[in-house]
Amino acid sequence: MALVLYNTLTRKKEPFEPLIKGRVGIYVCGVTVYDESHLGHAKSAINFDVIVRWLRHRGYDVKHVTNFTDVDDKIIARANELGIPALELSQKMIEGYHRDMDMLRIERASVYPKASETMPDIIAMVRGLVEKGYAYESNGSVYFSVRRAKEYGKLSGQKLDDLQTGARIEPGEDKRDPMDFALWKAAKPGEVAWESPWGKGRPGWHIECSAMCLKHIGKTVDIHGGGTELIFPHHENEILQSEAYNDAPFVRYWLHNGLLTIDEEKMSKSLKNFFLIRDIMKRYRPEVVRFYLLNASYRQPLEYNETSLEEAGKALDRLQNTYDMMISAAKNASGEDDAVDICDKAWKEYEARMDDDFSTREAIAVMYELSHEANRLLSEGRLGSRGAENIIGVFDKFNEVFDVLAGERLGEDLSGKLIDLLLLVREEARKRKDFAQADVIRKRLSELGIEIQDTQDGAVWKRK
RNA sequence: GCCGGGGUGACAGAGCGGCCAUGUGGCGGACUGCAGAUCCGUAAACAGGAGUUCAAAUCUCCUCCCCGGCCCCA
Repeated sequence: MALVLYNTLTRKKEPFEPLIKGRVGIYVCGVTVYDESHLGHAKSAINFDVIVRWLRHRGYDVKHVTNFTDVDDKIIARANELGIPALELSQKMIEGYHRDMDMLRIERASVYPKASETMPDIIAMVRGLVEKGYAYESNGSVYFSVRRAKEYGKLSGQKLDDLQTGARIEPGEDKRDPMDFALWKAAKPGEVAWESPWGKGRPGWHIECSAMCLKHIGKTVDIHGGGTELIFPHHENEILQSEAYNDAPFVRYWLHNGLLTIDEEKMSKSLKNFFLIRDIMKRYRPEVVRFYLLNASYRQPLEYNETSLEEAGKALDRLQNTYDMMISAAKNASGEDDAVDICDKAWKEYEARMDDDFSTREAIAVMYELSHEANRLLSEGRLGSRGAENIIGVFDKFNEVFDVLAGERLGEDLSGKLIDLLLLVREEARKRKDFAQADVIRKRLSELGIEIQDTQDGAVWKRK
């Protein structure tokens, strides 16, 4: 079964074939680092984290590039408020971003280019576009001439003439067409700026991504990702620049993640309806946050409300509980069933769901089913230790991509053996109906972070 | 207005032509010294209207409603 993914460019699912067999170059639009990251940023990062992990699972050699926009109006404005240099602010925010995303177990990208460190490439591209006649200089700024582009709107479906009504030219700008956009912006006094053939200035919004794609991946990238709000105009304009400059198709597959919403409105700074990752993490484990954000199609908006994280936590506990039970059962289960059939079925189904445009929600549903069947085998006393091992194997493979289960094998060291011994003592107490003794052992272990559960096959324990 | 994406049970969310989604919650059982977990069973939905079809949440058309984008900026 081949990997199929939904391409925003064609508005349909297509079999995935990278430009070079076995290798994938993926570029995901990152954040503008003027403030701390909120849960909406986490959704995007986790969606693409799982996509990259799945591509690797499928055997691809993946180069993942995510940028930091560390120079822009908002950063400059915020830095001025705080009275610090713009690049100092953005560097601080980048550190915060990594701190948040590391906590969420998001694998680091292969490279995190910054706009401020990509200047030679950006300037070269702008100059090239001017030389080829796609762009023009005006009062120290450089604009891309949309009327010169071969095709306009192939990603977003927008027609240039329909857009004319809204656009206008700001005083001081010198665009030839209202829809033209800045490749290079002349510096205003006091702003952070770089030398260029057009005088001091800084890059326009869209150009850094085009330059970074070329520098770190090549003329054509296999996958370009970002939030749906970036489709227009940002990604549209990237296409214009890159294809004009490179004379090559820019992107093979465009992937866009749906936004996180609250009361059906997107989570954003400007609406003040956001939750910082840092604050969420004070109340919920990172695994729960990951699990919650993967409980939907990456492409659709996801509605956040007060109870959704609670529910995700309970649902995840269900899988975790089965996993813990299986680890225990692998040591002492006494049945015959090796569970090979249900494991094979589950894993095949799981892979098929993931291959179908990374349907994480359905893949999770497969895991619930496996969990269900495993629990039944166990409760009916039919599961063998071999079977428990097989089920653990599927959970482990699942977890390599989702990374939501606490996976450490417990009980192999001395403290684990001592706990087993205490359970034995407790079991003796229970047999002679000394429940006070039994409950004390359970309570004291609980205080030490060890949770006991009595089952048909005896007690099992796990770290809380 | 234009370009996209949507409207599914109490909530969150799959499915996109015929079969149980799933999870949380509800209800009824089982197990149990108590906890917890688990198991068995059960109720509950496809915005509205027309059409296509033997058969439609699923396809077509119309209506209503919601979200994202359409100056700058992510």
